[in-house]
Amino acid sequence: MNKKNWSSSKEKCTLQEILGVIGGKWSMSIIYALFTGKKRFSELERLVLNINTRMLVKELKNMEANGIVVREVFATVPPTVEYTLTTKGRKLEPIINELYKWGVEYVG
Amino acid sequence: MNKKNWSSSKEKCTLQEILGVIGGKWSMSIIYALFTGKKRFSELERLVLNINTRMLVKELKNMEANGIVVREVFATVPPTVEYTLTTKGRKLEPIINELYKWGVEYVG
DNA sequence: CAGCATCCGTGACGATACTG
DNA sequence: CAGTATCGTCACGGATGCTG
Repeated sequence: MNKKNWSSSKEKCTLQEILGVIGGKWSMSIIYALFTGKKRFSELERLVLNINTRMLVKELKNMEANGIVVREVFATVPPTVEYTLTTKGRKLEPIINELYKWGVEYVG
Repeated sequence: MNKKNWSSSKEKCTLQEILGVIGGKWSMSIIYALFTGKKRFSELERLVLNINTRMLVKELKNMEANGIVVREVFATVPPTVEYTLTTKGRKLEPIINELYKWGVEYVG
């Protein structure tokens, strides 16, 4: 997942490592969309503007592997899959909201 | 500027746009290093682990263009250049600190 | 509906050598 | 010291089409 073998001996968590988890181009947007509750795959695809299927799948897998979202499959026809934030993921809510506010004020 | 007129300045400020400003691989690490005060180019190169000259220059230019850092040149021999956070940049301090705390608790 | 497979271009990134 | 210049690589990301 990561290009470099950072902390084989280090214990400290670097910003680089953190960004490896939520620093992807679409991660925060997906998390942001999930703040309002669980979402189906197609809903996320619609809510996260300009993302495409491949990227959404990729990011969701990455986030699931990192314990930020939970994936629930329902054996319906047609199939239903729902994504929810974990506690770990929900703790990002104030941070992302603050970042967003910063952006609204300073970026435009 | 308040939240009230954030629709008048520009219609949409997306997370994507915000991340275009501070979402670079090294941006946050550089900002983080600048929290403790102004730094010379070589200091940043040393403080931001694993960054190289080209990337540091690139990110600093981007951040300067976005009003996050200020670049000061001193006509000394050898030349001295110092970088400082603007108000806009310093407002990121609590956000990045929170993100860092989140990472320490959840990423490792 | 959900999401995998495939092709493919762009550009991000790194290493290094060089300059005022 | 503080950058430029140059080159090469590869991962990211976009656009499909296909399947259970």
